[in-house]
Amino acid sequence: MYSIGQIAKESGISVETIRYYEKEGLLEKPQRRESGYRQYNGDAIDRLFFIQQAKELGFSLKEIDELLSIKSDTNTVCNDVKHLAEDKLNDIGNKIKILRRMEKSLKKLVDACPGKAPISDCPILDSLGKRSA
Amino acid sequence: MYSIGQIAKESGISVETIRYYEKEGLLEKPQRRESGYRQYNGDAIDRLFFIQQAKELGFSLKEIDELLSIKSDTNTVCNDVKHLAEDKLNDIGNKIKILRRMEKSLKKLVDACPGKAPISDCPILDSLGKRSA
DNA sequence: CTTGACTCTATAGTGAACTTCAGGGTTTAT
DNA sequence: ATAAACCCTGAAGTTCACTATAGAGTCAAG
Repeated sequence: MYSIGQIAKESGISVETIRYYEKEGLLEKPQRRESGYRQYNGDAIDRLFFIQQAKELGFSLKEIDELLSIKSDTNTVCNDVKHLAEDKLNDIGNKIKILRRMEKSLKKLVDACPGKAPISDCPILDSLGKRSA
Repeated sequence: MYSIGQIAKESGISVETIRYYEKEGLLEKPQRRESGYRQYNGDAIDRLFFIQQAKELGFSLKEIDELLSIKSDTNTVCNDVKHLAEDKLNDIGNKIKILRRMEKSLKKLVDACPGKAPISDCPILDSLGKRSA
């Protein structure tokens, strides 16, 4: 069992933010001691890591909540979950596609760069932001 | 040549947001007519598309500015640009990795789901948010 | 030549996601 | 048993990225 300070340290997310996530429903309400202190198990840390990563990928807290609820909602019928999961899978597939294009352009750029001389046109936009892409 | 309203329509980004991006330095200041009206060429639209996509991937406007400046900063020595690009390449690689793991978990879930019965444990967190992952 | 759509600047307001603060109780090490 | 470190709630404040508003000038069609 961990205190809020301990999972904060483990996960790299501040105590205040953890309480905020709880208030927003992303983290389920933990057990309390008689003193009122929160008590967590290891799952909370996993969840915090997940939230952190998903945020970095541009998911909003609301979307992350949806992603997480795919796991934990026992009352949902499988079909609903399946649709939701398929939607999210779509989102994710899109993000990967865009990142791949970015990666490709950047790689081309890095490879082409001699590394010493000044350059005037490192075309990261090429084959990337264009409407055709 | 396009008016601000036209590139707004083309790109799907509002006129106000475009002016905001200009103020923040993400979009270079366009030419003006005698009237003071902004005038853009097609490049601005590409840039707006790029910004839009990068935002969806969780890059902040500041990071997007850095990404874009990889192209357009003529005063930077190639080596600097190369390092910056390599850093960003790293970021992008990481994002792709995480998304792949998410995708895998979700796919497993969708495939396993019969589609009719209630389920109690759709483990999106598995092989994903765990510290081990 | 006027009316409606468009544009300008400057400033204020909004929502999401925190962060800080005030004022107080709890744990733990000495 | 007392100080340092930790935790509590509730509310206010901050930052980022817009979005809306006010008041005024410009352009295009009929």
